[in-house]
Amino acid sequence: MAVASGRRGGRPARISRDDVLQAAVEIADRDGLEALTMRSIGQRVGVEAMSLYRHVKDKDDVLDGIVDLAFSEIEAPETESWRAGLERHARSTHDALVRHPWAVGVMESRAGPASMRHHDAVLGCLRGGGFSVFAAVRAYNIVNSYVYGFCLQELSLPFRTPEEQSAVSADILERYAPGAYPNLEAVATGLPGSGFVYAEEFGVGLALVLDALERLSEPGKG
Amino acid sequence: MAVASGRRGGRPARISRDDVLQAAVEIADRDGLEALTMRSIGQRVGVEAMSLYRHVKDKDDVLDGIVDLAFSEIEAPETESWRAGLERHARSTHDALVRHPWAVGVMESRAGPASMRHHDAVLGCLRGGGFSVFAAVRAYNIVNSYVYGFCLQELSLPFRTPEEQSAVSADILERYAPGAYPNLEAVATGLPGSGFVYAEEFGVGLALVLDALERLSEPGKG
DNA sequence: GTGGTATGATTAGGTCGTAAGCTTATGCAG
DNA sequence: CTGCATAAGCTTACGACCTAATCATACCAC
Repeated sequence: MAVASGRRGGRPARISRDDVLQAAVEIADRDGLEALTMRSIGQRVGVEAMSLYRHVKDKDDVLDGIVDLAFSEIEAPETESWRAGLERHARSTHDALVRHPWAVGVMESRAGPASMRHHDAVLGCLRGGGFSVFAAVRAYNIVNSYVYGFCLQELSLPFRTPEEQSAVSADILERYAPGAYPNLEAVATGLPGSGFVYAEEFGVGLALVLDALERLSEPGKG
Repeated sequence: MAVASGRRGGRPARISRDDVLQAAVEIADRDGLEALTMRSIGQRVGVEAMSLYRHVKDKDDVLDGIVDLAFSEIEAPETESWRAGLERHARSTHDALVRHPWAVGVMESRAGPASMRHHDAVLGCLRGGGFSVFAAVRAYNIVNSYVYGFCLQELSLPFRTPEEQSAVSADILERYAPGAYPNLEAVATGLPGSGFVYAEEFGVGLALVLDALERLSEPGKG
Protein backbone atom coordinates (compact mmCIF):
# COMPACT_ATOMS: atom_id res chain seq x y z
CA MET A 1 0.00 0.00 0.00
CA ALA A 2 1.28 3.39 -0.92
CA VAL A 3 1.55 5.96 1.78
CA ALA A 4 -1.10 8.57 1.17
CA SER A 5 0.85 11.58 2.30
CA GLY A 6 4.15 12.73 3.78
CA ARG A 7 7.69 12.42 2.50
CA ARG A 8 9.19 8.99 1.90
CA GLY A 9 12.86 9.67 1.37
CA GLY A 10 14.48 12.13 -0.96
CA ARG A 11 16.80 15.05 -0.49
CA PRO A 12 15.91 17.31 2.45
CA ALA A 13 14.16 20.49 1.43
CA ARG A 14 16.17 23.70 1.82
CA ILE A 15 13.02 25.70 1.29
CA SER A 16 9.31 25.15 1.80
CA ARG A 17 6.23 26.42 0.03
CA ASP A 18 5.76 28.82 2.90
CA ASP A 19 9.28 30.17 2.48
CA VAL A 20 8.48 30.87 -1.15
CA LEU A 21 5.23 32.65 -0.38
CA GLN A 22 6.76 34.57 2.51
CA ALA A 23 9.56 35.81 0.28
CA ALA A 24 7.06 36.72 -2.41
CA VAL A 25 5.05 38.82 0.04
CA GLU A 26 8.17 40.62 1.21
CA ILE A 27 9.23 41.43 -2.33
CA ALA A 28 5.77 42.64 -3.31
CA ASP A 29 5.49 44.73 -0.14
CA ARG A 30 8.83 46.38 -0.70
CA ASP A 31 9.04 46.81 -4.46
CA GLY A 32 5.56 46.21 -5.81
CA LEU A 33 3.90 43.43 -7.77
CA GLU A 34 5.85 44.17 -10.95
CA ALA A 35 9.10 43.37 -9.12
CA LEU A 36 7.75 39.97 -8.13
CA THR A 37 9.36 37.52 -10.56
CA MET A 38 10.28 33.90 -10.11
CA ARG A 39 13.89 35.03 -10.34
CA SER A 40 13.55 37.58 -7.57
CA ILE A 41 11.83 35.06 -5.34
CA GLY A 42 14.51 32.50 -6.01
CA GLN A 43 17.25 34.98 -5.25
CA ARG A 44 15.62 35.90 -1.96
CA VAL A 45 15.28 32.31 -0.75
CA GLY A 46 18.71 31.39 -2.13
CA VAL A 47 17.67 29.08 -4.94
CA GLU A 48 17.47 29.16 -8.73
CA ALA A 49 14.14 30.31 -10.16
CA MET A 50 13.28 26.94 -11.63
CA SER A 51 13.66 25.21 -8.28
CA LEU A 52 10.67 27.11 -7.00
CA TYR A 53 8.46 25.03 -9.24
CA ARG A 54 8.98 22.09 -6.89
CA HIS A 55 6.98 23.95 -4.27
CA VAL A 56 4.66 26.00 -6.37
CA LYS A 57 2.68 25.13 -9.49
CA ASP A 58 3.39 28.34 -11.39
CA LYS A 59 3.43 32.06 -10.85
CA ASP A 60 -0.32 32.20 -10.68
CA ASP A 61 -0.12 29.78 -7.79
CA VAL A 62 2.26 32.18 -6.08
CA LEU A 63 -0.23 35.01 -6.52
CA ASP A 64 -3.08 32.92 -5.17
CA GLY A 65 -0.87 31.96 -2.26
CA ILE A 66 0.18 35.45 -1.23
CA VAL A 67 -3.37 36.74 -1.59
CA ASP A 68 -4.55 34.04 0.76
CA LEU A 69 -1.68 34.86 3.09
CA ALA A 70 -2.71 38.50 3.16
CA PHE A 71 -6.33 37.51 3.68
CA SER A 72 -5.39 35.41 6.65
CA GLU A 73 -4.10 38.53 8.40
CA ILE A 74 -7.60 39.98 8.49
CA GLU A 75 -9.42 39.52 11.76
CA ALA A 76 -12.74 37.74 11.52
CA PRO A 77 -15.60 38.90 13.72
CA GLU A 78 -16.18 36.82 16.81
CA THR A 79 -18.95 36.96 19.37
CA GLU A 80 -19.35 40.70 19.47
CA SER A 81 -22.30 42.72 18.14
CA TRP A 82 -22.73 42.84 14.39
CA ARG A 83 -21.63 46.45 14.30
CA ALA A 84 -18.51 45.91 16.38
CA GLY A 85 -17.68 42.79 14.41
CA LEU A 86 -18.15 44.50 11.08
CA GLU A 87 -16.08 47.47 12.17
CA ARG A 88 -13.24 45.29 13.41
CA HIS A 89 -13.30 43.34 10.18
CA ALA A 90 -13.32 46.52 8.11
CA ARG A 91 -10.49 48.12 10.05
CA SER A 92 -8.27 45.07 9.93
CA THR A 93 -8.99 44.71 6.22
CA HIS A 94 -7.89 48.29 5.75
CA ASP A 95 -4.74 47.68 7.77
CA ALA A 96 -3.87 44.54 5.84
CA LEU A 97 -4.39 46.29 2.50
CA VAL A 98 -2.17 49.18 3.54
CA ARG A 99 0.46 46.74 4.76
CA HIS A 100 0.25 44.92 1.42
CA PRO A 101 -0.45 47.60 -1.18
CA TRP A 102 -0.33 45.09 -4.02
CA ALA A 103 -3.30 43.19 -2.61
CA VAL A 104 -6.05 45.62 -3.62
CA GLY A 105 -7.17 44.66 -7.07
CA VAL A 106 -6.08 41.04 -6.90
CA MET A 107 -7.70 40.21 -3.55
CA GLU A 108 -11.29 39.82 -4.69
CA SER A 109 -10.56 37.96 -7.87
CA ARG A 110 -8.56 35.20 -6.17
CA ALA A 111 -10.82 33.60 -3.59
CA GLY A 112 -8.90 31.08 -1.51
CA PRO A 113 -9.73 29.23 1.71
CA ALA A 114 -8.91 32.20 3.96
CA SER A 115 -11.19 34.39 1.90
CA MET A 116 -14.02 31.84 2.16
CA ARG A 117 -13.61 31.56 5.91
CA HIS A 118 -13.82 35.30 6.29
CA HIS A 119 -16.85 35.76 4.14
CA ASP A 120 -18.54 33.02 6.10
CA ALA A 121 -17.62 34.55 9.44
CA VAL A 122 -18.78 38.05 8.53
CA LEU A 123 -22.05 36.80 7.10
CA GLY A 124 -22.53 34.77 10.27
CA CYS A 125 -21.90 37.83 12.40
CA LEU A 126 -24.53 39.80 10.50
CA ARG A 127 -27.09 37.01 10.54
CA GLY A 128 -26.49 36.58 14.26
CA GLY A 129 -27.20 40.28 14.64
CA GLY A 130 -30.64 39.89 13.13
CA PHE A 131 -29.93 40.45 9.45
CA SER A 132 -31.78 38.25 6.98
CA VAL A 133 -29.70 36.50 4.35
CA PHE A 134 -30.78 39.16 1.90
CA ALA A 135 -29.89 42.05 4.21
CA ALA A 136 -26.62 40.46 5.30
CA VAL A 137 -25.40 40.10 1.74
CA ARG A 138 -26.46 43.64 0.97
CA ALA A 139 -24.79 45.08 4.05
CA TYR A 140 -21.58 43.10 3.61
CA ASN A 141 -21.38 44.16 0.01
CA ILE A 142 -21.77 47.82 0.89
CA VAL A 143 -19.17 47.82 3.65
CA ASN A 144 -16.73 45.89 1.52
CA SER A 145 -17.24 48.32 -1.32
CA TYR A 146 -16.38 51.20 0.94
CA VAL A 147 -13.34 49.50 2.43
CA TYR A 148 -11.85 48.32 -0.85
CA GLY A 149 -12.55 51.58 -2.61
CA PHE A 150 -11.09 53.66 0.18
CA CYS A 151 -7.91 51.63 0.17
CA LEU A 152 -7.70 51.82 -3.59
CA GLN A 153 -7.74 55.59 -3.38
CA GLU A 154 -5.54 55.85 -0.34
CA LEU A 155 -2.84 53.72 -1.91
CA SER A 156 -2.74 55.82 -5.05
CA LEU A 157 -2.21 59.05 -3.13
CA PRO A 158 1.20 60.62 -3.67
CA PHE A 159 1.56 61.35 0.05
CA ARG A 160 1.46 59.49 3.34
CA THR A 161 1.71 62.24 5.96
CA PRO A 162 -0.01 65.63 6.45
CA GLU A 163 3.29 67.40 5.71
CA GLU A 164 3.64 65.65 2.39
CA GLN A 165 0.01 66.45 1.72
CA SER A 166 0.68 70.18 2.07
CA ALA A 167 3.76 69.94 -0.10
CA VAL A 168 1.88 68.13 -2.84
CA SER A 169 -0.94 70.66 -2.67
CA ALA A 170 1.49 73.52 -3.10
CA ASP A 171 3.09 71.70 -5.98
CA ILE A 172 -0.22 71.26 -7.80
CA LEU A 173 -1.03 74.92 -7.30
CA GLU A 174 2.13 75.89 -9.12
CA ARG A 175 2.15 73.30 -11.84
CA TYR A 176 -1.09 74.27 -13.52
CA ALA A 177 -2.29 77.46 -15.08
CA PRO A 178 -4.25 79.47 -12.53
CA GLY A 179 -7.96 79.10 -13.13
CA ALA A 180 -7.78 75.80 -14.98
CA TYR A 181 -8.99 73.84 -11.99
CA PRO A 182 -10.49 76.35 -9.57
CA ASN A 183 -11.95 73.82 -7.18
CA LEU A 184 -8.78 71.78 -6.98
CA GLU A 185 -7.00 75.02 -6.20
CA ALA A 186 -9.51 75.78 -3.47
CA VAL A 187 -8.78 72.36 -2.01
CA ALA A 188 -5.04 72.84 -2.29
CA THR A 189 -5.19 76.17 -0.47
CA GLY A 190 -8.05 75.48 1.93
CA LEU A 191 -7.65 71.89 3.00
CA PRO A 192 -4.27 71.89 4.76
CA GLY A 193 -5.40 74.48 7.31
CA SER A 194 -8.87 73.06 7.84
CA GLY A 195 -7.90 70.29 10.21
CA PHE A 196 -8.43 67.64 7.56
CA VAL A 197 -6.32 64.60 8.40
CA TYR A 198 -6.47 61.91 5.79
CA ALA A 199 -5.56 59.19 8.27
CA GLU A 200 -8.81 59.81 10.13
CA GLU A 201 -11.06 59.75 7.10
CA PHE A 202 -11.31 55.99 6.90
CA GLY A 203 -12.97 55.81 10.29
CA VAL A 204 -15.27 58.73 9.54
CA GLY A 205 -16.60 57.19 6.37
CA LEU A 206 -16.85 53.77 7.95
CA ALA A 207 -18.94 55.13 10.82
CA LEU A 208 -21.15 56.88 8.32
CA VAL A 209 -21.70 53.64 6.41
CA LEU A 210 -22.31 51.62 9.57
CA ASP A 211 -24.82 54.19 10.80
CA ALA A 212 -26.65 53.86 7.52
CA LEU A 213 -26.64 50.08 7.78
CA GLU A 214 -28.03 50.33 11.28
CA ARG A 215 -31.01 52.19 9.92
CA LEU A 216 -31.25 49.62 7.16
CA SER A 217 -31.39 46.73 9.60
CA GLU A 218 -33.95 48.12 12.03
CA PRO A 219 -37.11 47.52 10.02
CA GLY A 220 -36.12 43.91 9.50
CA LYS A 221 -35.50 43.37 13.19
CA GLY A 222 -38.99 44.40 14.20
CA MET B 1 12.99 80.83 -39.55
CA ALA B 2 12.07 77.26 -38.83
CA VAL B 3 8.43 76.37 -38.77
CA ALA B 4 7.42 75.80 -35.17
CA SER B 5 4.82 73.11 -35.72
CA GLY B 6 2.91 71.16 -38.37
CA ARG B 7 4.08 68.63 -40.91
CA ARG B 8 6.56 69.66 -43.62
CA GLY B 9 6.57 66.69 -45.93
CA GLY B 10 7.12 63.09 -45.08
CA ARG B 11 5.15 59.95 -45.62
CA PRO B 12 1.43 60.26 -44.77
CA ALA B 13 0.39 58.57 -41.53
CA ARG B 14 -1.60 55.38 -41.88
CA ILE B 15 -2.46 55.49 -38.20
CA SER B 16 -2.84 58.16 -35.54
CA ARG B 17 -2.24 58.24 -31.82
CA ASP B 18 -5.97 57.95 -31.36
CA ASP B 19 -6.10 54.84 -33.52
CA VAL B 20 -3.46 53.29 -31.30
CA LEU B 21 -5.29 54.13 -28.08
CA GLN B 22 -8.64 53.07 -29.52
CA ALA B 23 -7.22 49.71 -30.51
CA ALA B 24 -5.62 49.35 -27.10
CA VAL B 25 -8.96 49.93 -25.37
CA GLU B 26 -10.68 47.38 -27.56
CA ILE B 27 -8.05 44.74 -26.84
CA ALA B 28 -8.14 45.40 -23.10
CA ASP B 29 -11.94 45.35 -23.08
CA ARG B 30 -12.13 42.06 -24.92
CA ASP B 31 -9.15 40.10 -23.62
CA GLY B 32 -7.95 41.91 -20.51
CA LEU B 33 -4.93 44.05 -19.68
CA GLU B 34 -2.51 41.12 -19.86
CA ALA B 35 -3.38 40.64 -23.53
CA LEU B 36 -2.48 44.24 -24.26
CA THR B 37 0.98 44.12 -25.82
CA MET B 38 2.62 46.42 -28.29
CA ARG B 39 2.51 43.55 -30.75
CA SER B 40 -1.22 42.98 -30.29
CA ILE B 41 -1.91 46.67 -30.73
CA GLY B 42 0.19 46.76 -33.87
CA GLN B 43 -1.60 43.77 -35.30
CA ARG B 44 -4.98 45.37 -34.68
CA VAL B 45 -4.10 48.62 -36.42
CA GLY B 46 -2.24 46.79 -39.18
CA VAL B 47 1.29 47.88 -38.38
CA GLU B 48 4.42 46.37 -36.85
CA ALA B 49 4.82 46.82 -33.12
CA MET B 50 7.80 49.15 -33.40
CA SER B 51 5.90 51.53 -35.64
CA LEU B 52 3.63 52.39 -32.75
CA TYR B 53 6.50 54.23 -31.10
CA ARG B 54 6.09 57.02 -33.65
CA HIS B 55 2.73 57.84 -32.07
CA VAL B 56 3.27 56.79 -28.49
CA LYS B 57 6.20 57.25 -26.13
CA ASP B 58 6.15 53.77 -24.64
CA LYS B 59 3.71 51.27 -23.20
CA ASP B 60 3.21 53.35 -20.09
CA ASP B 61 2.10 56.16 -22.33
CA VAL B 62 -0.45 53.79 -23.85
CA LEU B 63 -1.76 52.94 -20.39
CA ASP B 64 -2.00 56.58 -19.40
CA GLY B 65 -3.78 57.25 -22.67
CA ILE B 66 -6.43 54.57 -22.35
CA VAL B 67 -7.10 55.46 -18.71
CA ASP B 68 -7.71 59.04 -19.73
CA LEU B 69 -9.89 57.81 -22.57
CA ALA B 70 -11.98 55.78 -20.15
CA PHE B 71 -12.15 58.72 -17.76
CA SER B 72 -13.44 60.96 -20.49
CA GLU B 73 -16.50 58.71 -20.82
CA ILE B 74 -17.62 59.64 -17.33
CA GLU B 75 -20.26 62.35 -17.16
CA ALA B 76 -19.33 65.34 -15.07
CA PRO B 77 -22.03 66.99 -12.98
CA GLU B 78 -23.52 70.12 -14.47
CA THR B 79 -25.93 72.61 -13.00
CA GLU B 80 -28.11 70.14 -11.11
CA SER B 81 -28.32 69.74 -7.32
CA TRP B 82 -25.29 68.30 -5.59
CA ARG B 83 -27.10 65.06 -4.95
CA ALA B 84 -28.29 64.61 -8.52
CA GLY B 85 -24.87 65.60 -9.83
CA LEU B 86 -23.07 63.22 -7.54
CA GLU B 87 -25.45 60.40 -8.39
CA ARG B 88 -25.06 60.94 -12.11
CA HIS B 89 -21.31 61.05 -11.74
CA ALA B 90 -21.31 57.88 -9.65
CA ARG B 91 -23.57 55.97 -12.03
CA SER B 92 -21.63 56.91 -15.11
CA THR B 93 -18.38 56.02 -13.36
CA HIS B 94 -19.87 52.63 -12.58
CA ASP B 95 -20.97 52.19 -16.17
CA ALA B 96 -17.58 53.16 -17.53
CA LEU B 97 -15.76 50.80 -15.18
CA VAL B 98 -18.03 47.92 -16.15
CA ARG B 99 -17.50 48.73 -19.82
CA HIS B 100 -13.76 48.78 -19.23
CA PRO B 101 -13.09 46.15 -16.57
CA TRP B 102 -9.35 46.70 -16.77
CA ALA B 103 -9.71 50.29 -15.60
CA VAL B 104 -10.39 49.62 -11.92
CA GLY B 105 -7.07 49.55 -10.17
CA VAL B 106 -5.19 51.64 -12.71
CA MET B 107 -7.67 54.52 -12.91
CA GLU B 108 -6.77 56.27 -9.69
CA SER B 109 -3.03 55.89 -9.99
CA ARG B 110 -2.81 57.51 -13.42
CA ALA B 111 -4.26 61.00 -13.12
CA GLY B 112 -4.51 62.61 -16.53
CA PRO B 113 -6.28 65.75 -17.77
CA ALA B 114 -9.70 64.08 -17.97
CA SER B 115 -9.34 62.91 -14.41
CA MET B 116 -8.38 66.38 -13.20
CA ARG B 117 -11.34 67.95 -15.00
CA HIS B 118 -13.70 65.51 -13.36
CA HIS B 119 -12.40 65.92 -9.88
CA ASP B 120 -12.67 69.65 -10.31
CA ALA B 121 -16.22 69.44 -11.62
CA VAL B 122 -17.45 67.15 -8.84
CA LEU B 123 -15.84 69.24 -6.13
CA GLY B 124 -17.41 72.30 -7.72
CA CYS B 125 -20.80 70.63 -7.71
CA LEU B 126 -20.50 69.86 -4.01
CA ARG B 127 -19.22 73.27 -3.06
CA GLY B 128 -22.04 74.82 -5.07
CA GLY B 129 -24.44 72.70 -3.05
CA GLY B 130 -23.24 74.22 0.20
CA PHE B 131 -20.41 71.90 1.14
CA SER B 132 -17.31 73.43 2.63
CA VAL B 133 -13.98 72.47 1.09
CA PHE B 134 -13.47 70.10 3.99
CA ALA B 135 -16.91 68.50 3.66
CA ALA B 136 -16.69 68.33 -0.12
CA VAL B 137 -13.43 66.42 -0.03
CA ARG B 138 -14.79 64.11 2.62
CA ALA B 139 -18.03 63.46 0.73
CA TYR B 140 -16.32 62.95 -2.61
CA ASN B 141 -13.87 60.56 -1.06
CA ILE B 142 -16.64 58.50 0.51
CA VAL B 143 -18.75 58.25 -2.63
CA ASN B 144 -15.72 57.42 -4.72
CA SER B 145 -14.72 54.74 -2.26
CA TYR B 146 -18.11 53.14 -2.56
CA VAL B 147 -18.18 53.33 -6.35
CA TYR B 148 -14.69 52.00 -6.92
CA GLY B 149 -15.06 49.27 -4.33
CA PHE B 150 -18.41 48.16 -5.66
CA CYS B 151 -17.04 47.88 -9.17
CA LEU B 152 -13.98 46.04 -7.93
CA GLN B 153 -16.22 43.42 -6.36
CA GLU B 154 -18.73 43.31 -9.18
CA LEU B 155 -16.04 42.71 -11.77
CA SER B 156 -14.59 39.81 -9.84
CA LEU B 157 -17.90 37.99 -9.60
CA PRO B 158 -18.07 34.78 -11.61
CA PHE B 159 -21.55 35.62 -12.88
CA ARG B 160 -23.28 38.44 -14.74
CA THR B 161 -26.95 37.40 -14.72
CA PRO B 162 -29.34 36.08 -12.03
CA GLU B 163 -29.44 32.69 -13.75
CA GLU B 164 -25.68 32.37 -13.62
CA GLN B 165 -25.83 33.49 -10.02
CA SER B 166 -28.12 30.57 -9.14
CA ALA B 167 -25.92 28.15 -11.04
CA VAL B 168 -22.79 29.33 -9.27
CA SER B 169 -24.54 29.10 -5.90
CA ALA B 170 -25.56 25.52 -6.57
CA ASP B 171 -22.03 24.75 -7.67
CA ILE B 172 -20.55 26.11 -4.46
CA LEU B 173 -23.02 24.12 -2.41
CA GLU B 174 -21.79 20.92 -3.99
CA ARG B 175 -18.10 21.62 -4.16
CA TYR B 176 -17.47 22.00 -0.46
CA ALA B 177 -18.01 19.66 2.46
CA PRO B 178 -21.38 20.38 4.02
CA GLY B 179 -20.96 22.43 7.18
CA ALA B 180 -17.61 23.93 6.30
CA TYR B 181 -19.12 27.30 5.39
CA PRO B 182 -22.64 27.30 6.87
CA ASN B 183 -23.36 30.94 6.16
CA LEU B 184 -22.18 30.77 2.59
CA GLU B 185 -24.46 27.77 2.21
CA ALA B 186 -27.34 29.75 3.66
CA VAL B 187 -26.66 32.45 1.09
CA ALA B 188 -26.40 29.94 -1.73
CA THR B 189 -29.74 28.37 -0.85
CA GLY B 190 -31.60 31.43 0.41
CA LEU B 191 -30.50 34.28 -1.83
CA PRO B 192 -31.69 33.17 -5.27
CA GLY B 193 -35.33 32.99 -4.14
CA SER B 194 -35.25 36.13 -2.03
CA GLY B 195 -35.65 38.60 -4.87
CA PHE B 196 -32.02 39.69 -4.60
CA VAL B 197 -30.88 41.10 -7.94
CA TYR B 198 -27.25 42.02 -8.03
CA ALA B 199 -27.75 44.54 -10.80
CA GLU B 200 -29.90 46.64 -8.50
CA GLU B 201 -27.51 46.64 -5.58
CA PHE B 202 -25.30 49.41 -6.87
CA GLY B 203 -28.16 51.86 -6.78
CA VAL B 204 -29.32 50.70 -3.37
CA GLY B 205 -25.93 51.20 -1.77
CA LEU B 206 -25.40 54.47 -3.59
CA ALA B 207 -28.71 55.84 -2.29
CA LEU B 208 -27.74 54.73 1.19
CA VAL B 209 -24.43 56.56 0.96
CA LEU B 210 -26.00 59.69 -0.52
CA ASP B 211 -28.64 59.71 2.23
CA ALA B 212 -25.86 59.57 4.78
CA LEU B 213 -24.01 62.43 3.07
CA GLU B 214 -27.18 64.49 3.09
CA ARG B 215 -27.31 64.16 6.86
CA LEU B 216 -23.61 65.00 6.95
CA SER B 217 -24.09 68.20 4.97
CA GLU B 218 -27.07 69.60 6.84
CA PRO B 219 -25.29 70.89 9.95
CA GLY B 220 -22.81 72.72 7.77
CA LYS B 221 -25.52 74.33 5.69
CA GLY B 222 -27.30 75.93 8.67
C1' DG C 1 24.97 -1.19 -0.57
C1' DT C 2 21.01 -0.22 -3.51
C1' DG C 3 16.87 1.41 -5.43
C1' DG C 4 13.21 4.75 -5.10
C1' DT C 5 12.17 9.48 -4.56
C1' DA C 6 12.04 14.31 -3.67
C1' DT C 7 15.05 18.38 -4.51
C1' DG C 8 17.43 21.55 -6.97
C1' DA C 9 20.28 23.02 -11.30
C1' DT C 10 20.60 23.29 -16.37
C1' DT C 11 19.14 23.98 -20.82
C1' DA C 12 16.28 25.87 -23.97
C1' DG C 13 12.12 27.95 -26.22
C1' DG C 14 8.52 31.32 -26.39
C1' DT C 15 6.79 36.09 -25.28
C1' DC C 16 7.46 40.60 -23.81
C1' DG C 17 9.23 45.83 -24.20
C1' DT C 18 12.12 48.60 -26.75
C1' DA C 19 16.92 50.54 -28.59
C1' DA C 20 19.19 51.33 -33.09
C1' DG C 21 19.36 51.61 -37.71
C1' DC C 22 17.24 51.20 -42.27
C1' DT C 23 13.76 51.73 -46.12
C1' DT C 24 10.13 54.07 -48.14
C1' DA C 25 7.05 57.67 -49.34
C1' DT C 26 5.81 62.32 -49.38
C1' DG C 27 6.07 67.64 -50.01
C1' DC C 28 8.78 71.56 -51.04
C1' DA C 29 12.98 74.35 -52.81
C1' DG C 30 15.74 74.89 -56.54
C1' DC D 1 11.68 68.00 -63.15
C1' DT D 2 15.40 67.03 -59.56
C1' DG D 3 16.86 66.26 -55.25
C1' DC D 4 16.69 66.76 -50.42
C1' DA D 5 14.64 67.13 -45.72
C1' DT D 6 11.41 64.76 -43.12
C1' DA D 7 8.25 61.56 -41.23
C1' DA D 8 6.34 56.68 -41.15
C1' DG D 9 6.96 52.28 -40.85
C1' DC D 10 10.04 47.87 -40.96
C1' DT D 11 13.87 44.87 -39.52
C1' DT D 12 17.00 43.25 -36.41
C1' DA D 13 18.50 42.51 -31.94
C1' DC D 14 18.94 42.35 -26.87
C1' DG D 15 17.72 41.55 -22.24
C1' DA D 16 14.16 40.06 -19.03
C1' DC D 17 10.46 37.27 -18.21
C1' DC D 18 7.76 32.45 -17.49
C1' DT D 19 8.19 27.69 -17.84
C1' DA D 20 8.60 22.70 -20.21
C1' DA D 21 11.91 19.14 -20.11
C1' DT D 22 15.74 16.98 -18.54
C1' DC D 23 19.57 15.90 -15.52
C1' DA D 24 22.38 15.49 -11.19
C1' DT D 25 22.22 14.96 -6.33
C1' DA D 26 21.29 13.48 -1.74
C1' DC D 27 18.55 11.20 1.41
C1' DC D 28 15.63 7.15 3.38
C1' DA D 29 13.97 2.37 3.74
C1' DC D 30 15.31 -1.93 2.89
